Amino acid sequence: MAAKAPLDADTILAATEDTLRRHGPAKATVVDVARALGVSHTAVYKHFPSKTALREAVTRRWLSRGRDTLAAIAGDTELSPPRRLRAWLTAVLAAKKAKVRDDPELYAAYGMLAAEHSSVAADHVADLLDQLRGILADGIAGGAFQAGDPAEAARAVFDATFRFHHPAHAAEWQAPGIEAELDAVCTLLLHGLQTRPTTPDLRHDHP
Amino acid sequence: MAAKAPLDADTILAATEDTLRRHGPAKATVVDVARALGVSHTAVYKHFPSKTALREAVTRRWLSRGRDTLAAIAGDTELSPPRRLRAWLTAVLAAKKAKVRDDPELYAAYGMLAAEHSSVAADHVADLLDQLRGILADGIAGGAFQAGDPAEAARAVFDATFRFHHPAHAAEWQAPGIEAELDAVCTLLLHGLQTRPTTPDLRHDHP
DNA sequence: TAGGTGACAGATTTCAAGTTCTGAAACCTG
DNA sequence: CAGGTTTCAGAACTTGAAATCTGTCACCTA
Repeated sequence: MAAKAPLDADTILAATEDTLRRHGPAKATVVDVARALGVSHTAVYKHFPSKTALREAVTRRWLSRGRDTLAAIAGDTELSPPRRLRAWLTAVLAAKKAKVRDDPELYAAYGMLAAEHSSVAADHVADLLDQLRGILADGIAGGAFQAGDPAEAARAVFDATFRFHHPAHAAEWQAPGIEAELDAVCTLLLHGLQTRPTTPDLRHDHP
Repeated sequence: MAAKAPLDADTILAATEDTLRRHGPAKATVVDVARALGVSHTAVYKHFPSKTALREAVTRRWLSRGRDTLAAIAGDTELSPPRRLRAWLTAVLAAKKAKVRDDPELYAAYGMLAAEHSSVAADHVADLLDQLRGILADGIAGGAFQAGDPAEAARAVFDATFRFHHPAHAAEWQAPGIEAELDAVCTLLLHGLQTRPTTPDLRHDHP
């Protein structure tokens, strides 16, 4: 006969991911997960304190896959910071787009966590902001970008590209013109970050 | 006794707006509206072909109020185009913020129409884009901005400020730091639009 | 004692019924 | 005949009872 299953956290996560994919985040229950594993639902509560914790763990793991691709671009010093910034923003859109297309249920789960201000979303955003900050810091250090605080500039770039990474706009990412629109915004932002003498009219003080 | 009510479209719109405010877009029915007017619900169908048309008309009217304030800023040639652009974007946020705060139910109605791609939302966006295009065209004509097509540039600026005008982000507008964030994005965009010689690294072609 | 069980209380979801709503029709009335 | 009415069919919503789910507890057992 088959050896007894040890039932570790990873096995549970895999089964939960599967269940989530099959039933969607709204209908997937921990009883479903337990059934898939052939155990009673209390068994999974030995490993995860709550259904929410379980969903967060699955989503976190799912988000972390493919993070390397982005981090590689952010850290690729072969590319000049401006090129790197554009490549990174394009890659973020491509990655999100692929996730929505290939895994709509899991993306929906992420969207729900984001909407309810889960730490999963906050951490994911913090991670992205940090990669962005790295690129900008490189550009500032190398003289390509002019900006005071790299973290503040990262925030501004992140804000200006909301349409291309915020889950609320996921449906629009499948539209054909979306890459061109991101490209136009990128160009504008790169011009804005570029080093050059300031002109008085751009300052915020009113006459 | 009171004179008989003529029941024109405007009276119905006012009653609908009231009903919408009282019950919210999800629960307001045309029977409610008719009750408020003291007529049978079929009477309102003499003036509006469907409940959707009624909701759209109310929302359109509600959106049009305060449009003048924005148009005035967009057309204010006293202000240089860069200042005007910042003032306009700030005013859009302020106007939307006020609408959400003072009229959450009507804003929810607008949000629903936007989500289901009603022409009300499309027209509203087109109107804003046109005002934006006007400011940018002025700036390009006057030599302050460098951009090919003003309409394309308007689209890029609109996209880059999604966080500050798209209904999906309405909840975040009440957060305290939001004006500062818009300001940072404005500064970046104004720098990006500003006239200056191009540098090769900003172009899109890959090595 | 780490990892499992079944029984349970209270919250949530489902489902079928009854109700209300939308929109059309045929019909008044000044 | 513009502007109103009642009546009606089918869709959409509400409601309340039954089923299911979450999370706890006391209890096995290797």
